[in-house]
Amino acid sequence: MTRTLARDLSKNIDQTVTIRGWLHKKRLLGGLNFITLRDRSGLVQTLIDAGDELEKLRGLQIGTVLALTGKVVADERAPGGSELHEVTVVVESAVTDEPPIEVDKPISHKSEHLDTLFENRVLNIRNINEQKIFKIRASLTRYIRDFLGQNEFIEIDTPKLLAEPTEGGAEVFKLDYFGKTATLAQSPQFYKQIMVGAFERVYEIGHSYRAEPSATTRHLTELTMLDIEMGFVDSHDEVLDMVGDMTAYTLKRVYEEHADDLRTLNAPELKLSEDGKVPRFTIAEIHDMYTKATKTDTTQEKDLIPDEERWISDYARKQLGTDLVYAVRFPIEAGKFYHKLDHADGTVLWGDLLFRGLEISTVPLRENNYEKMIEQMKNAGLDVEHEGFKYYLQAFKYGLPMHGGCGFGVDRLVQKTIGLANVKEATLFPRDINRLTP
RNA sequence: GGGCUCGUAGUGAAGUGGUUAUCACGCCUCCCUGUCACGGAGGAGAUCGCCGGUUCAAAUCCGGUCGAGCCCGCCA
Repeated sequence: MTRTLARDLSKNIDQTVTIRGWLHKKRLLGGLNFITLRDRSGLVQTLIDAGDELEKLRGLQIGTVLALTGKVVADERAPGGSELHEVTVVVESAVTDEPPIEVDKPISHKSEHLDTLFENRVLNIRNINEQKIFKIRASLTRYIRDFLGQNEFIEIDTPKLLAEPTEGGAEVFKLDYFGKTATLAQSPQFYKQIMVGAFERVYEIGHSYRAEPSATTRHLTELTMLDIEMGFVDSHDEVLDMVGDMTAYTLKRVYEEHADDLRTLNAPELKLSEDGKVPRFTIAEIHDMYTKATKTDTTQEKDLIPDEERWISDYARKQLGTDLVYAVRFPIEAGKFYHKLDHADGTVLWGDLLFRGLEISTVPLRENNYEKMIEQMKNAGLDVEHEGFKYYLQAFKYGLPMHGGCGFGVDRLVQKTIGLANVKEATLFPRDINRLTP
Protein backbone atom coordinates (compact mmCIF):
# COMPACT_ATOMS: atom_id res chain seq x y z
CA MET A 1 0.00 0.00 0.00
CA THR A 2 1.26 3.47 -0.84
CA ARG A 3 2.24 5.76 2.00
CA THR A 4 0.01 8.60 3.14
CA LEU A 5 1.56 11.58 4.92
CA ALA A 6 0.21 12.98 8.17
CA ARG A 7 -0.82 16.27 6.54
CA ASP A 8 -2.97 14.43 3.99
CA LEU A 9 -4.97 12.39 6.48
CA SER A 10 -8.07 14.60 6.27
CA LYS A 11 -8.18 14.14 2.49
CA ASN A 12 -8.74 10.40 2.99
CA ILE A 13 -11.77 10.22 5.27
CA ASP A 14 -13.27 6.70 5.37
CA GLN A 15 -10.35 5.34 3.31
CA THR A 16 -7.88 2.75 4.51
CA VAL A 17 -4.36 4.21 4.49
CA THR A 18 -0.86 3.37 5.67
CA ILE A 19 1.18 5.97 7.48
CA ARG A 20 4.85 5.47 8.30
CA GLY A 21 6.90 7.35 10.83
CA TRP A 22 8.29 7.50 14.33
CA LEU A 23 6.44 6.61 17.51
CA HIS A 24 6.05 10.08 19.04
CA LYS A 25 3.79 9.66 22.06
CA LYS A 26 1.90 6.88 23.84
CA ARG A 27 -1.16 7.67 25.92
CA LEU A 28 -2.40 4.37 27.25
CA LEU A 29 -5.78 4.71 28.95
CA GLY A 30 -6.55 1.03 29.32
CA GLY A 31 -9.16 -0.19 26.88
CA LEU A 32 -8.72 2.92 24.76
CA ASN A 33 -5.19 3.95 23.71
CA PHE A 34 -3.78 6.84 21.74
CA ILE A 35 -0.58 6.48 19.74
CA THR A 36 0.90 9.52 18.01
CA LEU A 37 3.09 8.95 14.96
CA ARG A 38 5.42 11.60 13.53
CA ASP A 39 6.46 11.85 9.90
CA ARG A 40 8.12 14.66 7.94
CA SER A 41 4.82 16.46 7.49
CA GLY A 42 3.47 16.34 11.02
CA LEU A 43 1.68 14.16 13.54
CA VAL A 44 -1.09 11.57 13.28
CA GLN A 45 -3.16 10.34 16.20
CA THR A 46 -4.21 6.72 16.04
CA LEU A 47 -6.67 4.88 18.25
CA ILE A 48 -5.77 1.34 19.30
CA ASP A 49 -7.94 -0.90 21.44
CA ALA A 50 -6.29 -3.13 24.00
CA GLY A 51 -5.23 -6.36 22.34
CA ASP A 52 -2.65 -7.95 20.07
CA GLU A 53 -1.91 -4.79 18.02
CA LEU A 54 -1.17 -2.79 21.17
CA GLU A 55 0.93 -5.63 22.60
CA LYS A 56 3.26 -5.27 19.59
CA LEU A 57 4.33 -1.93 21.12
CA ARG A 58 5.12 -3.34 24.56
CA GLY A 59 8.72 -2.59 25.50
CA LEU A 60 9.21 -0.30 22.52
CA GLN A 61 10.38 3.25 23.13
CA ILE A 62 9.65 6.63 21.57
CA GLY A 63 11.47 6.75 18.22
CA THR A 64 10.46 3.26 17.11
CA VAL A 65 9.76 3.29 13.36
CA LEU A 66 6.25 2.05 12.60
CA ALA A 67 3.88 1.49 9.71
CA LEU A 68 0.29 1.85 10.80
CA THR A 69 -2.54 0.79 8.50
CA GLY A 70 -6.08 1.74 9.38
CA LYS A 71 -9.25 3.57 8.52
CA VAL A 72 -9.31 7.38 8.55
CA VAL A 73 -12.14 8.64 10.73
CA ALA A 74 -13.27 12.25 11.03
CA ASP A 75 -13.68 13.16 14.70
CA GLU A 76 -13.60 16.66 16.10
CA ARG A 77 -12.04 15.31 19.31
CA ALA A 78 -8.92 14.31 17.36
CA PRO A 79 -6.11 16.83 16.84
CA GLY A 80 -6.46 18.04 13.25
CA GLY A 81 -10.03 16.68 13.03
CA SER A 82 -9.21 13.14 11.92
CA GLU A 83 -7.47 10.07 13.23
CA LEU A 84 -6.74 6.45 12.37
CA HIS A 85 -8.93 3.58 13.66
CA GLU A 86 -8.84 -0.24 13.42
CA VAL A 87 -5.10 -0.08 13.18
CA THR A 88 -2.71 -2.83 12.13
CA VAL A 89 0.79 -2.28 13.52
CA VAL A 90 4.01 -3.18 11.72
CA VAL A 91 7.26 -2.47 13.57
CA GLU A 92 9.83 -1.40 10.96
CA SER A 93 12.66 -0.55 13.35
CA ALA A 94 12.39 -1.28 17.06
CA VAL A 95 13.87 0.97 19.73
CA THR A 96 14.31 -0.74 23.09
CA ASP A 97 16.68 1.62 24.92
CA GLU A 98 15.21 4.61 26.72
CA PRO A 99 16.23 7.80 24.87
CA PRO A 100 18.40 10.22 26.91
CA ILE A 101 16.05 13.15 26.29
CA GLU A 102 12.33 13.60 25.74
CA VAL A 103 11.80 14.43 22.08
CA ASP A 104 8.10 15.33 22.25
CA LYS A 105 8.62 18.17 24.74
CA PRO A 106 10.24 21.58 24.07
CA ILE A 107 14.01 21.36 24.24
CA SER A 108 15.69 23.82 26.61
CA HIS A 109 17.78 26.53 24.91
CA LYS A 110 18.87 28.17 28.16
CA SER A 111 22.55 29.00 27.90
CA GLU A 112 23.50 26.65 30.75
CA HIS A 113 21.79 23.77 28.87
CA LEU A 114 23.40 24.28 25.47
CA ASP A 115 25.95 21.58 26.16
CA THR A 116 23.14 19.07 26.73
CA LEU A 117 21.38 20.40 23.64
CA PHE A 118 24.37 19.72 21.37
CA GLU A 119 25.43 16.52 23.11
CA ASN A 120 21.94 15.16 22.27
CA ARG A 121 21.55 16.87 18.90
CA VAL A 122 20.90 13.62 17.02
CA LEU A 123 17.69 13.16 18.99
CA ASN A 124 16.55 16.70 19.78
CA ILE A 125 16.53 17.55 16.09
CA ARG A 126 13.52 15.20 15.97
CA ASN A 127 11.62 17.71 18.10
CA ILE A 128 9.10 19.54 15.94
CA ASN A 129 9.90 22.98 17.38
CA GLU A 130 13.61 22.41 16.97
CA GLN A 131 13.05 21.49 13.33
CA LYS A 132 11.38 24.85 12.71
CA ILE A 133 14.71 26.63 13.24
CA PHE A 134 16.31 24.67 10.44
CA LYS A 135 13.32 24.89 8.11
CA ILE A 136 13.51 28.68 8.52
CA ARG A 137 17.25 28.50 7.90
CA ALA A 138 16.65 26.57 4.67
CA SER A 139 14.10 29.17 3.56
CA LEU A 140 16.47 32.06 4.29
CA THR A 141 19.13 30.65 1.98
CA ARG A 142 16.48 29.70 -0.59
CA TYR A 143 15.23 33.30 -0.80
CA ILE A 144 18.80 34.62 -0.89
CA ARG A 145 19.47 32.37 -3.88
CA ASP A 146 16.15 33.46 -5.33
CA PHE A 147 17.08 37.17 -5.12
CA LEU A 148 20.60 36.72 -6.40
CA GLY A 149 19.44 34.50 -9.25
CA GLN A 150 16.92 37.13 -10.34
CA ASN A 151 19.75 39.64 -10.39
CA GLU A 152 21.96 37.44 -12.58
CA PHE A 153 24.46 36.36 -9.96
CA ILE A 154 26.14 33.03 -10.72
CA GLU A 155 26.61 30.59 -7.84
CA ILE A 156 30.17 29.31 -7.56
CA ASP A 157 32.09 26.91 -5.33
CA THR A 158 35.67 27.68 -4.38
CA PRO A 159 38.30 25.57 -2.61
CA LYS A 160 38.46 25.41 1.16
CA LEU A 161 41.87 23.72 1.17
CA LEU A 162 44.46 26.40 0.50
CA ALA A 163 48.23 26.47 0.22
CA GLU A 164 48.93 29.15 2.80
CA PRO A 165 47.37 32.16 4.44
CA THR A 166 47.77 35.42 2.56
CA GLU A 167 44.56 37.30 3.16
CA GLY A 168 45.37 38.41 6.68
CA GLY A 169 42.95 39.03 9.48
CA ALA A 170 41.63 35.92 11.15
CA GLU A 171 43.81 33.08 12.37
CA VAL A 172 43.72 30.04 10.08
CA PHE A 173 43.69 26.30 10.74
CA LYS A 174 46.73 24.41 9.50
CA LEU A 175 46.76 20.75 8.59
CA ASP A 176 49.05 18.19 7.07
CA TYR A 177 48.60 17.82 3.34
CA PHE A 178 50.72 14.92 2.11
CA GLY A 179 53.73 16.30 3.92
CA LYS A 180 53.04 19.94 3.06
CA THR A 181 51.12 22.39 5.21
CA ALA A 182 47.67 23.31 3.98
CA THR A 183 45.28 25.80 5.53
CA LEU A 184 41.50 25.93 5.70
CA ALA A 185 39.97 28.92 3.91
CA GLN A 186 38.95 31.75 6.23
CA SER A 187 36.85 33.16 3.39
CA PRO A 188 36.51 32.85 -0.43
CA GLN A 189 37.84 36.41 -0.70
CA PHE A 190 40.46 35.99 -3.42
CA TYR A 191 38.48 33.49 -5.47
CA LYS A 192 35.28 35.49 -5.61
CA GLN A 193 37.19 38.58 -6.76
CA ILE A 194 38.94 36.50 -9.40
CA MET A 195 35.54 35.30 -10.59
CA VAL A 196 34.33 38.86 -11.11
CA GLY A 197 36.77 38.80 -14.03
CA ALA A 198 34.65 36.08 -15.62
CA PHE A 199 31.01 36.40 -14.57
CA GLU A 200 30.83 39.99 -13.17
CA ARG A 201 28.35 38.84 -10.52
CA VAL A 202 29.04 35.80 -8.35
CA TYR A 203 28.13 34.38 -4.98
CA GLU A 204 28.90 31.39 -2.85
CA ILE A 205 27.23 29.90 0.19
CA GLY A 206 29.83 27.75 1.88
CA HIS A 207 31.88 27.10 4.97
CA SER A 208 34.70 29.24 6.23
CA TYR A 209 37.07 28.36 9.03
CA ARG A 210 38.41 30.68 11.70
CA ALA A 211 40.94 29.60 14.30
CA GLU A 212 40.21 32.56 16.56
CA PRO A 213 40.04 31.53 20.23
CA SER A 214 36.73 33.35 20.59
CA ALA A 215 34.35 32.04 23.23
CA THR A 216 31.27 34.16 22.69
CA THR A 217 27.63 33.72 21.68
CA ARG A 218 28.39 34.98 18.16
CA HIS A 219 31.44 33.00 17.07
CA LEU A 220 31.94 29.60 15.44
CA THR A 221 35.16 28.05 14.18
CA GLU A 222 33.26 26.62 11.20
CA LEU A 223 30.73 29.11 9.88
CA THR A 224 28.48 29.35 6.87
CA MET A 225 29.21 32.44 4.81
CA LEU A 226 27.31 34.00 1.97
CA ASP A 227 29.98 35.68 -0.14
CA ILE A 228 28.87 38.01 -2.91
CA GLU A 229 30.95 39.98 -5.39
CA MET A 230 29.57 42.36 -8.02
CA GLY A 231 31.52 44.00 -10.87
CA PHE A 232 30.96 47.26 -12.73
CA VAL A 233 29.63 49.09 -9.72
CA ASP A 234 29.98 52.87 -9.68
CA SER A 235 29.83 53.56 -5.98
CA HIS A 236 29.92 52.01 -2.55
CA ASP A 237 26.27 53.00 -2.16
CA GLU A 238 25.34 50.73 -5.04
CA VAL A 239 26.79 47.72 -3.21
CA LEU A 240 25.24 48.75 0.09
CA ASP A 241 21.87 49.04 -1.64
CA MET A 242 22.14 45.62 -3.25
CA VAL A 243 23.02 43.83 0.00
CA GLY A 244 20.38 45.81 1.91
CA ASP A 245 17.71 45.02 -0.69
CA MET A 246 18.62 41.34 -0.67
CA THR A 247 18.44 41.14 3.11
CA ALA A 248 15.11 42.99 3.29
CA TYR A 249 13.64 40.83 0.51
CA THR A 250 14.77 37.63 2.19
CA LEU A 251 13.47 38.60 5.63
CA LYS A 252 10.12 39.75 4.24
CA ARG A 253 9.57 36.51 2.36
CA VAL A 254 10.60 34.32 5.28
CA TYR A 255 8.35 36.24 7.66
CA GLU A 256 5.46 35.64 5.25
CA GLU A 257 6.14 31.95 4.68
CA HIS A 258 6.96 31.08 8.30
CA ALA A 259 4.63 33.45 10.15
CA ASP A 260 3.25 30.70 12.40
CA ASP A 261 6.62 29.09 13.10
CA LEU A 262 8.22 32.43 13.94
CA ARG A 263 5.40 33.19 16.34
CA THR A 264 5.73 29.89 18.19
CA LEU A 265 9.49 30.46 18.40
CA ASN A 266 8.85 33.92 19.93
CA ALA A 267 10.72 35.71 17.14
CA PRO A 268 10.58 39.51 17.25
CA GLU A 269 8.21 41.33 14.92
CA LEU A 270 10.01 42.30 11.71
CA LYS A 271 10.56 46.02 11.24
CA LEU A 272 11.82 47.45 7.95
CA SER A 273 11.77 51.05 6.79
CA GLU A 274 8.93 52.15 4.48
CA ASP A 275 11.14 52.81 1.47
CA GLY A 276 12.93 49.50 1.92
CA LYS A 277 16.28 51.23 2.37
CA VAL A 278 18.73 50.59 5.17
CA PRO A 279 19.71 53.76 7.08
CA ARG A 280 23.44 54.61 7.23
CA PHE A 281 25.58 56.10 9.95
CA THR A 282 29.32 56.61 9.80
CA ILE A 283 31.47 54.99 12.46
CA ALA A 284 32.40 58.48 13.68
CA GLU A 285 28.73 59.45 13.98
CA ILE A 286 27.93 56.32 15.97
CA HIS A 287 30.89 56.90 18.31
CA ASP A 288 29.63 60.45 18.91
CA MET A 289 26.00 59.43 19.44
CA TYR A 290 26.94 56.55 21.72
CA THR A 291 29.41 58.61 23.73
CA LYS A 292 26.80 61.34 24.28
CA ALA A 293 24.07 58.84 25.18
CA THR A 294 26.04 56.56 27.49
CA LYS A 295 28.91 58.75 28.76
CA THR A 296 31.25 55.96 27.65
CA ASP A 297 33.88 57.48 25.37
CA THR A 298 34.40 55.31 22.28
CA THR A 299 35.68 58.05 19.97
CA GLN A 300 39.19 56.56 19.93
CA GLU A 301 37.99 53.04 18.88
CA LYS A 302 38.65 52.07 15.28
CA ASP A 303 35.77 49.57 15.17
CA LEU A 304 32.41 49.52 16.94
CA ILE A 305 32.43 47.85 20.34
CA PRO A 306 29.75 45.15 20.79
CA ASP A 307 27.63 47.43 22.98
CA GLU A 308 27.64 50.11 20.26
CA GLU A 309 26.32 47.59 17.76
CA ARG A 310 23.44 46.85 20.10
CA TRP A 311 22.90 50.55 20.87
CA ILE A 312 22.71 51.78 17.26
CA SER A 313 20.42 48.86 16.35
CA ASP A 314 18.14 49.73 19.23
CA TYR A 315 18.17 53.36 18.08
CA ALA A 316 17.32 52.36 14.49
CA ARG A 317 14.44 50.13 15.60
CA LYS A 318 12.91 52.69 17.95
CA GLN A 319 13.61 55.94 16.07
CA LEU A 320 13.63 54.78 12.45
CA GLY A 321 11.44 51.69 12.59
CA THR A 322 13.95 49.26 11.08
CA ASP A 323 15.82 46.17 12.24
CA LEU A 324 18.59 46.81 9.69
CA VAL A 325 21.17 49.57 9.90
CA TYR A 326 24.54 50.24 8.24
CA ALA A 327 27.66 51.44 10.00
CA VAL A 328 29.88 52.84 7.21
CA ARG A 329 33.28 54.43 6.59
CA PHE A 330 35.68 52.73 8.93
CA PRO A 331 38.91 54.57 9.80
CA ILE A 332 41.53 54.01 7.13
CA GLU A 333 43.77 52.01 9.50
CA ALA A 334 41.00 49.38 9.82
CA GLY A 335 41.16 48.65 6.09
CA LYS A 336 42.93 45.77 4.40
CA PHE A 337 45.10 45.97 1.32
CA TYR A 338 42.28 45.00 -1.04
CA HIS A 339 39.83 47.64 0.20
CA LYS A 340 39.01 50.83 -1.67
CA LEU A 341 40.39 53.67 0.41
CA ASP A 342 39.18 57.26 0.50
CA HIS A 343 42.35 59.13 1.40
CA ALA A 344 40.67 62.54 1.28
CA ASP A 345 38.24 61.44 3.95
CA GLY A 346 40.66 59.19 5.87
CA THR A 347 38.21 56.29 5.65
CA VAL A 348 37.83 52.94 3.96
CA LEU A 349 34.74 52.32 1.84
CA TRP A 350 33.48 49.54 4.00
CA GLY A 351 30.12 49.12 5.74
CA ASP A 352 28.92 46.76 8.42
CA LEU A 353 25.32 45.59 8.17
CA LEU A 354 23.82 45.32 11.63
CA PHE A 355 20.68 43.28 12.27
CA ARG A 356 19.04 43.48 15.68
CA GLY A 357 22.25 44.40 17.46
CA LEU A 358 24.66 42.09 15.67
CA GLU A 359 27.01 42.53 12.73
CA ILE A 360 25.77 40.09 10.11
CA SER A 361 27.71 41.33 7.08
CA THR A 362 30.71 43.36 6.02
CA VAL A 363 30.13 45.26 2.77
CA PRO A 364 33.28 46.81 1.31
CA LEU A 365 34.25 48.23 -2.05
CA ARG A 366 37.48 46.74 -3.49
CA GLU A 367 40.48 48.36 -5.05
CA ASN A 368 40.48 47.13 -8.64
CA ASN A 369 43.43 49.03 -10.13
CA TYR A 370 46.48 46.78 -10.45
CA GLU A 371 49.08 49.48 -9.71
CA LYS A 372 47.17 50.77 -6.70
CA MET A 373 46.79 47.20 -5.41
CA ILE A 374 50.55 46.69 -5.62
CA GLU A 375 51.08 49.98 -3.83
CA GLN A 376 48.57 49.18 -1.06
CA MET A 377 50.08 45.73 -0.59
CA LYS A 378 53.55 47.26 -0.22
CA ASN A 379 52.16 49.82 2.24
CA ALA A 380 50.71 46.91 4.22
CA GLY A 381 54.17 45.35 4.37
CA LEU A 382 53.26 42.44 2.11
CA ASP A 383 55.61 40.71 -0.32
CA VAL A 384 53.97 41.21 -3.72
CA GLU A 385 56.25 38.54 -5.22
CA HIS A 386 54.86 35.96 -2.75
CA GLU A 387 53.60 32.80 -4.44
CA GLY A 388 50.31 33.13 -2.57
CA PHE A 389 49.40 36.36 -4.41
CA LYS A 390 50.45 35.21 -7.89
CA TYR A 391 47.10 33.97 -9.19
CA TYR A 392 45.07 36.60 -7.36
CA LEU A 393 47.08 39.43 -8.88
CA GLN A 394 46.74 37.93 -12.35
CA ALA A 395 43.05 38.80 -12.23
CA PHE A 396 43.91 42.45 -11.58
CA LYS A 397 46.80 42.58 -14.03
CA TYR A 398 44.61 41.31 -16.86
CA GLY A 399 41.58 43.46 -16.12
CA LEU A 400 39.08 43.74 -13.29
CA PRO A 401 36.28 46.33 -13.23
CA MET A 402 35.43 48.25 -10.08
CA HIS A 403 33.70 45.82 -7.76
CA GLY A 404 32.37 45.29 -4.29
CA GLY A 405 30.47 42.72 -2.32
CA CYS A 406 29.95 41.25 1.06
CA GLY A 407 30.80 38.49 3.45
CA PHE A 408 27.54 37.65 5.13
CA GLY A 409 27.17 35.41 8.18
CA VAL A 410 24.34 32.97 7.46
CA ASP A 411 24.39 31.47 10.96
CA ARG A 412 24.04 34.93 12.50
CA LEU A 413 21.21 35.81 10.11
CA VAL A 414 19.30 32.71 11.24
CA GLN A 415 20.08 33.43 14.89
CA LYS A 416 18.82 37.01 14.76
CA THR A 417 15.81 36.27 12.52
CA ILE A 418 14.46 33.89 15.15
CA GLY A 419 15.82 35.79 18.14
CA LEU A 420 18.11 33.04 19.41
CA ALA A 421 20.58 34.05 22.10
CA ASN A 422 23.52 32.08 20.71
CA VAL A 423 24.64 31.59 17.10
CA LYS A 424 25.25 27.91 17.87
CA GLU A 425 21.52 27.39 18.34
CA ALA A 426 21.11 28.32 14.67
CA THR A 427 23.62 25.65 13.65
CA LEU A 428 22.88 21.93 13.36
CA PHE A 429 26.26 20.67 14.50
CA PRO A 430 28.21 23.69 15.76
CA ARG A 431 31.97 23.79 15.91
CA ASP A 432 33.55 26.00 18.52
CA ILE A 433 36.82 26.13 20.42
CA ASN A 434 35.95 23.03 22.42
CA ARG A 435 33.39 21.09 20.40
CA LEU A 436 34.20 18.82 17.45
CA THR A 437 31.32 16.34 17.93
CA PRO A 438 28.69 15.31 17.04
C1' G B 1 44.12 35.17 26.40
C1' G B 2 41.50 38.02 30.93
C1' G B 3 37.21 38.33 34.36
C1' C B 4 32.79 36.29 36.53
C1' U B 5 29.35 32.14 37.31
C1' C B 6 28.01 26.99 37.45
C1' G B 7 28.91 21.20 37.82
C1' U B 8 23.48 16.77 42.50
C1' A B 9 19.58 10.00 39.05
C1' G B 10 18.66 9.71 31.73
C1' U B 11 16.65 15.21 31.67
C1' G B 12 15.39 19.64 34.54
C1' A B 13 15.63 21.36 39.43
C1' A B 14 15.71 21.64 45.50
C1' G B 15 19.09 20.96 49.27
C1' U B 16 24.74 26.37 52.49
C1' G B 17 28.10 21.44 58.12
C1' G B 18 24.46 16.67 61.26
C1' U B 19 20.03 9.91 60.50
C1' U B 20 18.57 6.34 54.73
C1' A B 21 20.22 13.19 49.64
C1' U B 22 14.30 15.74 48.05
C1' C B 23 10.97 16.88 43.85
C1' A B 24 9.13 16.93 38.66
C1' C B 25 9.50 14.67 33.80
C1' G B 26 11.08 10.11 31.63
C1' C B 27 11.53 4.52 32.48
C1' C B 28 9.25 -0.44 34.68
C1' U B 29 4.59 -3.07 36.94
C1' C B 30 -0.65 -2.65 37.79
C1' C B 31 -5.69 0.10 37.28
C1' C B 32 -8.33 3.32 33.85
C1' U B 33 -12.91 3.74 26.77
C1' G B 34 -11.66 10.39 24.34
C1' U B 35 -6.51 11.34 25.85
C1' C B 36 -3.91 15.53 23.76
C1' A B 37 1.61 18.26 29.73
C1' C B 38 -4.21 12.27 30.59
C1' G B 39 -5.19 10.59 35.68
C1' G B 40 -4.31 6.99 39.95
C1' A B 41 -1.25 3.16 42.96
C1' G B 42 3.53 1.08 43.45
C1' G B 43 8.87 0.46 41.89
C1' A B 44 13.88 0.92 39.93
C1' G B 45 17.43 4.60 39.04
C1' A B 46 22.77 9.27 42.16
C1' U B 47 30.03 6.44 44.42
C1' C B 48 26.46 14.88 44.77
C1' G B 49 32.48 16.09 38.08
C1' C B 50 37.47 14.37 39.93
C1' C B 51 41.74 14.67 43.57
C1' G B 52 43.37 16.43 48.14
C1' G B 53 42.54 19.27 52.76
C1' U B 54 39.71 21.27 57.28
C1' U B 55 36.20 18.87 60.81
C1' C B 56 33.76 14.18 65.51
C1' A B 57 30.92 14.81 60.84
C1' A B 58 31.38 17.56 53.92
C1' A B 59 26.73 17.57 48.32
C1' U B 60 27.53 21.89 51.61
C1' C B 61 33.77 25.03 53.85
C1' C B 62 39.08 25.54 51.58
C1' G B 63 42.87 24.39 47.62
C1' G B 64 43.84 22.15 43.04
C1' U B 65 42.08 19.93 38.59
C1' C B 66 38.70 18.75 34.60
C1' G B 67 34.21 20.24 32.14
C1' A B 68 30.45 23.89 30.89
C1' G B 69 28.23 28.87 30.41
C1' C B 70 28.31 34.33 30.09
C1' C B 71 30.99 38.99 29.36
C1' C B 72 35.47 41.36 27.47
C1' G B 73 39.59 40.92 24.06
C1' C B 74 40.84 38.88 19.30
C1' C B 75 37.78 38.24 15.04
C1' A B 76 33.39 38.27 11.18
